[in-house]
Amino acid sequence: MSRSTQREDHLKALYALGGSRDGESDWVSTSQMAAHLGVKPPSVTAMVQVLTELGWAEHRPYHGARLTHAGKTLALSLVRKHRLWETFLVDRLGFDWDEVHDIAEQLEHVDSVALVERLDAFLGHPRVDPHGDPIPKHDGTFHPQHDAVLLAQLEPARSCAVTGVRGGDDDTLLALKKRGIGLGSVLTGEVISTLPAAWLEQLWVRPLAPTESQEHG
Amino acid sequence: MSRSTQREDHLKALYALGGSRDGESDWVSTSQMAAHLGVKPPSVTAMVQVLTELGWAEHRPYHGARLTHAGKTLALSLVRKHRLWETFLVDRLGFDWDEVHDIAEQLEHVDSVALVERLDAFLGHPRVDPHGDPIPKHDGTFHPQHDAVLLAQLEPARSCAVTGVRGGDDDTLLALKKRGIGLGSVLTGEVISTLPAAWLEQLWVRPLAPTESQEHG
DNA sequence: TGAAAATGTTAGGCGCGCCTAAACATTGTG
DNA sequence: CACAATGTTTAGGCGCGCCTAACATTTTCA
Repeated sequence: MSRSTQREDHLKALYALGGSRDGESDWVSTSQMAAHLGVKPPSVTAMVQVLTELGWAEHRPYHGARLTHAGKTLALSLVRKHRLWETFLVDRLGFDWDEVHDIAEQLEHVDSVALVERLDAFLGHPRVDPHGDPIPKHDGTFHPQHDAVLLAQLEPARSCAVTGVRGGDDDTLLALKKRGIGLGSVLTGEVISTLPAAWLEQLWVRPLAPTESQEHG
Repeated sequence: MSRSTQREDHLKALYALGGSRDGESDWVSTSQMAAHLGVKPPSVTAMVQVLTELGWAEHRPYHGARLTHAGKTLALSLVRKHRLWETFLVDRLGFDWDEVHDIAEQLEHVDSVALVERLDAFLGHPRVDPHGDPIPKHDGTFHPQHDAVLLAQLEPARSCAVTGVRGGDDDTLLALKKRGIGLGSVLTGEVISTLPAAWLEQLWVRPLAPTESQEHG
């Protein structure tokens, strides 16, 4: 990996764990980051100090770290790359959506602005990746999201179409695939009641009008 | 960079500098490799010893290193990846042929067999990359070359790239090497007129379009 | 042929990212 | 308010790939 791959991974962890909302990022503990990245806390502390010196994060010892504005911008550009590559892998190369994360993880560290922009154009400027997660625009903003809600928030017995998977680790994705559930899959009230409860907080869905019954998988 | 990127780069250097012909690879000095890779000779010595332990190269101290059969197979898989990515960048993303080398250099280290094979299929199993260099097949062999001609059959003053040596006895190969001529070397009309006449019937070359001037990867 | 020049390897050190162990701060409880 | 439980940082060390400097071998040519 290029010397800065680790920095990028820590930046992404900081974003993933605390930087989602519109305003400021949340403080994230080094332990959380360590668990997320598969390293030990002291390693994170050291790296967070590097990020701080670069102006990408701030660190309150014993309390946590969070992204600066500059750091968030960088993190978003990484998310953008990751999701564009995932889109390429699924839409163009025909991978299943549970196979692409590790590959995209590697591809996202390729350093070339021109490459990202050309890839984006080649894919037709997609707004969401194959998991339904929104793809940040070049300027770090998102396209407005429509009417998706978490499955848990759906009114009982209402049918819906799957629009995304929050978190989306490969195990969950594989389990979904085994049930025949993918982007656009229609879930009826009956089907929903048979799903693992954990999924209620993970699946983004779009409520369907009663007439919109037949769709694809 | 992933822990093995450096190994791969040294392997590629070994292939690029000495491993071109069908039979055995040539011995390559550590200084040559160092210059090629932009590092100092002692670093190459150390890495060559690692490659030797892995069974990918053999090292005769003070004389040089060369690829084993296994090492050559690996090197060819790297060349394959590199050229497939270059093809993608030029044919699908619309890059110019001189912009893609550095990007492909990064992409080729992405580790996924499935990715390479799907990319190959997506591109329609191309036989040559945008520079006209042949793309090794999955098994490490090349498609038979079509447009190669003997140097003697080349139209006067036309530039060409060397694609092979007929006969290829050691004396001739050594003489070629001393002139800096190897597989892929570009010969201009001027240079050709200085070569021994005997070589005109020995060198297989691929005519180049007038714009193709520089060496490539 | 044999000394000087050129080339290659070994020795020792450095930065980076990671680790474990130990010291330290913060939080919650008696 | 002291102290235990928990979580975080500092200290010190390791492997890897790179460097420079010193040493060894090969090549050149007087």
